[in-house]
Amino acid sequence: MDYLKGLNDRQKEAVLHGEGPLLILAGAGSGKTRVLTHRIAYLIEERGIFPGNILAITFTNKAANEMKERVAHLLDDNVEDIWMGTFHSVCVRILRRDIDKIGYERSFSIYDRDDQITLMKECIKELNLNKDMFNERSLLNVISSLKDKMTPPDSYINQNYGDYYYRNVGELYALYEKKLKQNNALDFDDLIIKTIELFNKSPQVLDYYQKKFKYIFVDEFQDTNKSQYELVRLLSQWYKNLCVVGDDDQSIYGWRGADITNILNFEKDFPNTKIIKLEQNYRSTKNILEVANHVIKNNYDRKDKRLWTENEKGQKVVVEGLSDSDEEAYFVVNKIGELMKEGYKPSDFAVLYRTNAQSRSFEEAFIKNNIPYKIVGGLRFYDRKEIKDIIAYLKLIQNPVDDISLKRIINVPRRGIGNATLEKLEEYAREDGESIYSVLFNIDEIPGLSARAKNSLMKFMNMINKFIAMKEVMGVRDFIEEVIYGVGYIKELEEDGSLEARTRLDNIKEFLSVAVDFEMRNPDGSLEDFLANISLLSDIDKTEDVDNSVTLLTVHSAKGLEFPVVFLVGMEEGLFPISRALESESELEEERRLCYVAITRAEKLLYITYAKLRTIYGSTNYTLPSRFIKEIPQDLVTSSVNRKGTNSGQLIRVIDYSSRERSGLETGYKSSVDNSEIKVGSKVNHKKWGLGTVVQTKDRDQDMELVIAFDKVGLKRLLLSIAPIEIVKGE
DNA sequence: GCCCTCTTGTTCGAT
DNA sequence: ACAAGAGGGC
Repeated sequence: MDYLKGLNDRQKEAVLHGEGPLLILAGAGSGKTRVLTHRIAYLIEERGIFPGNILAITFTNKAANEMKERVAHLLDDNVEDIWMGTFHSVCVRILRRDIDKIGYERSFSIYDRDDQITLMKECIKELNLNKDMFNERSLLNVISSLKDKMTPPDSYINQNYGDYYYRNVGELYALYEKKLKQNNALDFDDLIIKTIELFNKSPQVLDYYQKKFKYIFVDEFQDTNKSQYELVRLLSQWYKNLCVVGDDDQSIYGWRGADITNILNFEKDFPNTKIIKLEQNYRSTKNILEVANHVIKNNYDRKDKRLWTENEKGQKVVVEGLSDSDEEAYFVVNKIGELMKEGYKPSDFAVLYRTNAQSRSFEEAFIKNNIPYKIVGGLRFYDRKEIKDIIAYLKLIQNPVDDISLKRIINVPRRGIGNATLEKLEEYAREDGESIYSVLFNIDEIPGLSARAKNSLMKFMNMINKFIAMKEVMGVRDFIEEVIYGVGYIKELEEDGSLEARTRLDNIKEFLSVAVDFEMRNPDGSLEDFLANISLLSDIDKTEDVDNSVTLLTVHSAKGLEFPVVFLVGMEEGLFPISRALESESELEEERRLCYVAITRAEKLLYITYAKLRTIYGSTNYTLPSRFIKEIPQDLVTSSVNRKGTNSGQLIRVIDYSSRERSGLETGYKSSVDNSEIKVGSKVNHKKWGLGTVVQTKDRDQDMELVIAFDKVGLKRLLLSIAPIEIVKGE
């Protein structure tokens, strides 16, 4: 096996590097994944390293899986023993084994953002603080960064003793931590920090992992925070074979503690670091790369470098000003239509935006024109109420002291345990320092409960007990099914019978198939593993691999990905760069890096668009084109409607992608419904929106405009000729 | 204990 | 624009 075939000299050097710390400064598209996979394969095959002695930390689980596959492909060897995953999943794996050494149960729960908010609300209430003054979200952000810097609550309180607000932030932090512990729960930050704590408190455990991981790799190193850095520093202390890969120009997670000095100071912490720079880009055309270089060079705070490529010059980057977000969406749809005629397929395209809210107009335009698409992030399957409810049941069964989960579902479906009853339980539990579940065992000692409430509580407790016993002997999927039927969730939804209830049932079925999937991949997986697995998925991981569809995603989510054709949309001052960043030079530089990441996702074609009218929060405002557009030299860009030599948004003619042009777009779909068949009252089934009833029709040239009341999404106006609908024959 | 209406914040990005 | 949560009435 030749691991060096097709690699350039720098890449070869990285692959063949022997022992000791290695810092690879890898520009966008410079083939770093290739280097990583080849190096891992080389270590295993040529240097006789056991796969189990390698740890590779990636940014998403998807990246980990892909890397694993690629290594397996190079080796024809079993690579299952390589530890590959995100910081969080690796830490869970370590903690599940030994967290009891720092005073937690191994059945600990992982709290996501929603759980954290619920918990913080309790804290605010318990300290009798004004909830208008103390906002959960911002508190959690402050606390998260304190935890990342490993500042404990008491020292923070001492530092801020004179300040009412910050002292109380410290008190809330202390209480929040206490409650997490009581619930035997860890938040995302804890997964890292508690692993470090475990290593510090138990030298044997640290020693085991230090000697196990002879080679450690960290990808996207520019986006690691302080505690993650500390973690890999500890792990690599023995062998010092730490290889990190990163690019300071692509650091885009400063707001969640990513610390660029981790890269810049790496050499100081690891003496004798070998540094290799990968500056040849294999991804993009010369034009696209030039555009990227011109934008990023406006950043002051960066290591000087300049990516180059041997790729063809390619077409100029198109910059397009549209009148509003709908026109912007239709511009993209039309371009996709044109390019598909030239042979591009839907999966070649990505639409990148700054904020998730921008996805909507694109989604609508894609549906109307029957272009298959998938959205990364946004409306999330796992955020649906019914899914969260079921997960809460499972979390409670796995970890009965998890009060947050218990409170979520103790009365779902309704079983006559209301707030008043719950408060009495909580009160009693708090006095005893016990969990709610555990005080149910002493139900007769709890004051003020009615006989009816007691009865319901007993039933609830017995049910949970039964599940706790069953979980030991059942497979994950069967067990989940048992739970959702057993708790009466399905029954309630079936009796409801509304379309909403049916959708919820569908989602639950979908959840079961997630469990089936999990079981296939992890035949020995426990409920704990399953729950940890789903709570640590990134948006990218959660996005279904729908074949051949356009990808819609934020620039943040697009990190590490590449597409032949990229539409970078919403390039307006105040949106990208986002308004909050305008006042701070460092935040503005992060926005610029984000823009650089966006541009460098493109392989062949790049379209940059902005809308002159933008609606945010329901109010519409005039906008100015993003300063990043102005940083691109004129000779690298073009516009399909722009008159030559204009660079200000004012002079760009607005083209009217009015209904005629929109409906004339050929994307392959022809409505199967005839004019004569459809009338007010007709029941129809829409490809995306499901069942609906026609409530209005209006003739339009040779077409017909329909207003349809959809059961799921409400009123929609669409054109018969292009709407993907079919008539549902009467019952 | 449950349901309805009104208010509020949400959307910068995410494990 | 819209959903979620609070608060009041039954």
